[in-house]
Amino acid sequence: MDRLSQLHIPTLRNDPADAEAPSHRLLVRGGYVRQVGAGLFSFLPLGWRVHQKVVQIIREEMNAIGAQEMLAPLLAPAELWQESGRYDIPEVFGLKDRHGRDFVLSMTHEETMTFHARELGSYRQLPQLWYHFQVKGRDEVRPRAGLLRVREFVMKDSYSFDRDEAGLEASYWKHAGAYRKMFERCGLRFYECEGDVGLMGGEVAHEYLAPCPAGENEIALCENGDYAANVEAAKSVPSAPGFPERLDAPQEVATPDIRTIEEVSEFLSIDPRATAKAMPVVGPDGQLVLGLLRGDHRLHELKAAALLGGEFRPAHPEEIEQAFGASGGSLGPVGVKLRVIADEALRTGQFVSGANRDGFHLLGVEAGRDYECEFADIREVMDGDSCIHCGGRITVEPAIEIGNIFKLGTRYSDPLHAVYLDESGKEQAIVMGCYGIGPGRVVAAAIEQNHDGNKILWPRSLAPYDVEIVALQGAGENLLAIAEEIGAELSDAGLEVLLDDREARPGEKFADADLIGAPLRITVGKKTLEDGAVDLRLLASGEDRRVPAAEAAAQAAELLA
RNA sequence: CGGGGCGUGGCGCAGCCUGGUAGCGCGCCUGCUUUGGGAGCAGGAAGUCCCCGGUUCGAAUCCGGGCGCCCCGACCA
Repeated sequence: MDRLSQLHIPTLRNDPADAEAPSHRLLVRGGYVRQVGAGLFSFLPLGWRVHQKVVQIIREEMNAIGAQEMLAPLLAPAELWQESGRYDIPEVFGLKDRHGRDFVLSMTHEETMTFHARELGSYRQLPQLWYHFQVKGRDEVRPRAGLLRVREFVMKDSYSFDRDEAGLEASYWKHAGAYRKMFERCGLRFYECEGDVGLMGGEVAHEYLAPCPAGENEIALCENGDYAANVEAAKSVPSAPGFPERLDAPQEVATPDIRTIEEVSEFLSIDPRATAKAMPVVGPDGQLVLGLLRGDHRLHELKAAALLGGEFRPAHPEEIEQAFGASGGSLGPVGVKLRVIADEALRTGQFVSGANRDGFHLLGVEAGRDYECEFADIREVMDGDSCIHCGGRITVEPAIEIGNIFKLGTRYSDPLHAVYLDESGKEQAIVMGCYGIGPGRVVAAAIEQNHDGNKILWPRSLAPYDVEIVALQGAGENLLAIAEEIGAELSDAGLEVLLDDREARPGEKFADADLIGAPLRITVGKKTLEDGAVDLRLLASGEDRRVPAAEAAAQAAELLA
């Protein structure tokens, strides 16, 4: 049993000025964390208790799939990262020692773990599954939202070493299973989505996304629960436009001073979904390309970049004028001598597009008949689309990535030469996977998903304490002794108990209890003690149950069971 | 890196435009009263006004430069 009078839990009466996201606000107000610099946080004792609960859940599930816990150093010699080719990633924190030797603060530990995997010489020693909880350093472009995006954080990262793809497949899906269990145990609402391979490099990846308003990813969800994907990779069926009457050939109409899709659709009384917008861009090869999207859709930059073979930029007004003979608001695909990439949504139907003549648009423009193009998926999934599996309605929600799993293949074992000898004595590259989770993000996501403004409604598994006993001092008789007795009983029953034994006013104690968020609160005060009773309250429901003091511990245990 | 905002006791802020005594609320310390949702009275401690330079008799305030932090757009656990 911990006594609040002796702990360092610096709760704040006001919201800190620099915190906006609910998790950030509540973590600072509740005395869980303090910011040291941009993206740099200390976990104070209360916050560390919660963090360690997450860590322990992860540890148990990792051990359950046969993973071995170890610890690799945070610093790594630069050469190792030069060998893997990651040394030049801008997010890598580099530093020198006193002799001028270069090091990096590892942002993940593929290099170091692969270094150790070089000691695996034989197929007899495979597979292996190693993990550690270690600090990662990242020179983030922009830290934000408290714990959601920081420059230094603890990560559980594990690495699998297999002799072939089949082995990797098994290791990979073992992790997927373990991850689902962990996040369920942490009380999170989450989705396993196919993801982008990103910075780590590799083949296949899934990411675990927890919906929350402060999240910085977007997740597309089917209302029937059979589809969830990061918007970066999501596919969907667009909603159907209401087309006007079919025309045998495009028909030019004057649209004076009409430039945007909204203006066009309003001026012509036409469904914006029955319009096409032209987006001239300059690809990595310097060539002008015309991207064509349905009026209500947004260009998906990653998809487009992949198609164009790299970064692209919008064309400048002079380039547009030269190529189209018209300016931005009146462009269309008809008659242009450029590579035209049209989104799949434009494959069938007749659309309104710019006429390549300022102040005019064309009605009834049809792909194939009126212009030539290649079709591709270059649009972003949006609210109101339909699920590709069941046709259900798709919604797009913000979410935070709390974990991911990657099939690395030989991305690291090749350059770092981590090989083994197979049965025939032939040298083979070890096939690897890597798997990460940020406990700090799990903590933040749990709050984002479970709070009511002033209360943190911790899932039982993450709450820093199971029970908080609020002793309302007041008259100062043997009230504290009774509170301690109840606490001792609960402790003996295996519960984690916090006793607020401070000399403070009731309102202050209740407010702090809301922030500390123990699922069960027991109030011991003069008012009820006159009848020999105390109040039990489940924080989430807010209802008090008055019970005789002697039965408090038993009833509490029952309520929490 | 671009755009916007902020920097004054532990926390939240005013003062700055129009230079001259550093202020308010909360918190903290002492005493008395109070005690079921952030109390009352009395007394008290605590601030290089982000930093450097300039203007001035005099700078929190005006000018120049720098730094830090937050928020909005391209990356990730």
